[in-house]
Amino acid sequence: MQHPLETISRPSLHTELVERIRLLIMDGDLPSGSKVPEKDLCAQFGVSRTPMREALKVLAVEGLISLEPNRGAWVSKLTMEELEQVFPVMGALEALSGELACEHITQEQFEEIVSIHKEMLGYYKTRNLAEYFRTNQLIHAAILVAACNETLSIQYRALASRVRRARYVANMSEERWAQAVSEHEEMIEALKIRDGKVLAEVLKRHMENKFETVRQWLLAQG
Amino acid sequence: MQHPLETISRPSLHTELVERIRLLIMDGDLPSGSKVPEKDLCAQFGVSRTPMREALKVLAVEGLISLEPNRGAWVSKLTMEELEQVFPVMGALEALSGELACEHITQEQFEEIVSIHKEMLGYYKTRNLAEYFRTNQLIHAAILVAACNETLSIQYRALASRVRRARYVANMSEERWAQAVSEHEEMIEALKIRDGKVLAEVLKRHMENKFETVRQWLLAQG
DNA sequence: TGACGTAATTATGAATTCATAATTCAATTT
DNA sequence: AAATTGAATTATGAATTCATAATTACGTCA
Repeated sequence: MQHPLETISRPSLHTELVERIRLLIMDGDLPSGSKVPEKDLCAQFGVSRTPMREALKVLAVEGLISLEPNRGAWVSKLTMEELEQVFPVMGALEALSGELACEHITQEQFEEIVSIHKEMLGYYKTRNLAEYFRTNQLIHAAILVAACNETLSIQYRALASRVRRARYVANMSEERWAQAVSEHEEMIEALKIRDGKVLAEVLKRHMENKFETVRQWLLAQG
Repeated sequence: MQHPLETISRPSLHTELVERIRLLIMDGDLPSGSKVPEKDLCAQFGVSRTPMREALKVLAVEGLISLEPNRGAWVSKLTMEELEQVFPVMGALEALSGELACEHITQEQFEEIVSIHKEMLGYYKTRNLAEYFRTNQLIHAAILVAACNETLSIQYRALASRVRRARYVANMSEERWAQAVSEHEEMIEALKIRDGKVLAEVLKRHMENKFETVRQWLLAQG
């Protein structure tokens, strides 16, 4: 056999649908609080109602939508109460990811994170918010990978998808941005000496500050 | 209207099925690692495959079963790796529940917990393991309720259901049992003075010790 | 004009049907 | 006797169908 074996991936329809609908919600194409137009989505994706409804059930478990018996599916609202519930849990999970990462991270993984960190600093200097956000996400994702805990990753991602939209739209003040960058410096320092306690504390604080930013934004909205 | 308003609960079939199958798995009627007999379950519960498959999708998101495309559903195995992944996450969530509980708990809730705690001590004295476990669970559940965070509750329960079986079957040594009771005393003390940091620390340690018990049991199994 | 009640329409929950993939098992070959 | 092939069986994924619940539209009456 010439080519290396690739695992044949043939995901079922509903798996694909979960991904696609998640994106629709995160991108705001399905606004929070709106009804999920089951029939339209079926037509749009060219599938029948069976896999669509399976996908909606999955998204409901993740909390991205809520199902009302006999009344259909609704995109979960990003309310203040929602954020106040989700952020502390994300903070706890992120703190744990820091602890575990310090235990399990390899030197290559560390250097990769440092590299992304430096790239991110560049985007901060040029005030390139989009690229800053992207690299920022990459760092947190890399820490999660280094933590080496699939259960943690799954739980975290499910929560993150619920608030990602808010995290992006909420513009940071100049001070807040400087603070966030400074917190990232602290992370790298803690990670360098594999100090799990400190990294956990920084990540938790980082999340709390992010929450405060989003909170202010949400207050300004409604 | 004479009677107080009760929310009319008419859960859909798949919701009911999720509960029932969860119990089957937790009670060991569906052993870990075994195939989930979709057809038999349909016959047993008198439903068609549609709601059954929806229920299986939900359970897969929770991690209680895993779905292999075109090959059906399997009860997730309780391996050492699995436990090593789940327990730290549960520990982090339980710690958070302690912190939040200290912020939000009412005096009535606190007194209720103290009352269950005293009942549990009685079962410890008479070495009534079953009732000890039951009241123990009640205390942790009460703390979770006092934490006042639905997201946290949902996440915690999903994980707890995955390891509950192991937690029950793993018999505690006499020393371990004494230690667990002592940790519970610490919890009450911390809760009394609403010291979130301490309660979080105790709960995390409590979980780590529980993990060690289960770990020893699993090693002894083979 | 507005509130109420009824009919028509639409959407949802669940069963059934159908196509296809996976597994089993017997027959054949080495 | 073991391994391999291929047909038969079984299970799964998805579409369709059907019954019922919810919503909307309409007409009636105050």
